[in-house]
Amino acid sequence: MARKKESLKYALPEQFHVFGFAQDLLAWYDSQKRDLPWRINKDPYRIWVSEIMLQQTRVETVKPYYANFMEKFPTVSELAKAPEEDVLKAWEGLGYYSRARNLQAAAREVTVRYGGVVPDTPEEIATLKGVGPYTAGAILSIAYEKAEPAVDGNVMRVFSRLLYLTDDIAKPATRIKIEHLVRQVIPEGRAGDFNQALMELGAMVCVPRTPQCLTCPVFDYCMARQEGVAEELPVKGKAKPPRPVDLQVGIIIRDGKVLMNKRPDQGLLAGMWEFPTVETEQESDAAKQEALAAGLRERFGIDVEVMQPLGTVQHVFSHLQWNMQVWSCDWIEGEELPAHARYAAWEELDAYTIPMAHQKIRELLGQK
DNA sequence: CATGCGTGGGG
DNA sequence: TCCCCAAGCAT
Repeated sequence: MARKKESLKYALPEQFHVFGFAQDLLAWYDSQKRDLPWRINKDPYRIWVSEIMLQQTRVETVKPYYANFMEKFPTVSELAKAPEEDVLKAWEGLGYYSRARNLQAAAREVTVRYGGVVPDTPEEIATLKGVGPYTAGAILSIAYEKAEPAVDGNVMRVFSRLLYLTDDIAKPATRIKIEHLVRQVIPEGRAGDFNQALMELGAMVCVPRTPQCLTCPVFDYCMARQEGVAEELPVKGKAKPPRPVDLQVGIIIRDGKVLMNKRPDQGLLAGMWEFPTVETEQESDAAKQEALAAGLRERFGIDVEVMQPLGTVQHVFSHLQWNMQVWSCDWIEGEELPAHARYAAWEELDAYTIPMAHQKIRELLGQK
């Protein structure tokens, strides 16, 4: 295979044996690949949904969600015409909920603009919401056999070790560089399997902590292994610790129903239902109670008396640490609720899309 | 380019 | 327990 010309900045090492590497990796993949539900065929929609779900999410976590999602929304058309809340409900517990909204928005776009057919060019597919460089390359290569790189965290780790790259993989520029390198190695006619083989290797052999170099199918090509530094790679900058936030949560029962609030459709946990919550800065319990009552009055137009504490719940996001204190509140007055709030029966709560932070509150209340 | 955006599993 | 991590994207 003729090695494509790339700028010097992205050149492969002279001694790197491109053809042998691809051949050995593919042979291993052909015999060792896992049977995964999104590998049963090359339906672009099936591939697409799987790639969105797999963003920052483990295979074992995705499996049950994928089965349920494909049953409920088996085609682009079915997804496009579904109520958004049904899609969000199917995503409940998976995290990164903008993925679900973007996926449906993109399905509607595919329906109206592309006649229901997932586009097969880099330019077109990149315009779809939620489809970035990785996902575009994954769909184009796996579903359409286009020779595009699909560089995720696995591939960055594998290439960092393979070529002894010390670039920080947390930086966007590193992904660009590795895309250029991968592009020079994709074999003719097997782009999809090759990209998946790189990821499979990263998931099964070239794992983060303790790479299994002794059983690696491309042991002979790996520069980090030759230098004995596989475990030191890749280089990755540390993330900032989550910022602590104090929240007061009000449990307000009226006529046997509990007050629930729908979060704004942008930002954290967009569009999801929660128990009414007020962020506080105060130190004392008395001040927190007062702040909760004031917040409920302002945001829901109700007056309550904050009664006793029911317990505390902590939930940690990638960037936030929620420290929630839960209070039972007695309704006093206030009839008209804003559009984003309503009273719901306990038995109805399963029909609402509720994030894990507030599912933990349900558990706390259930114990009482 | 840095930050916001979830959740659960494993060493 | 703690910390890292997992088939990233939007802004």
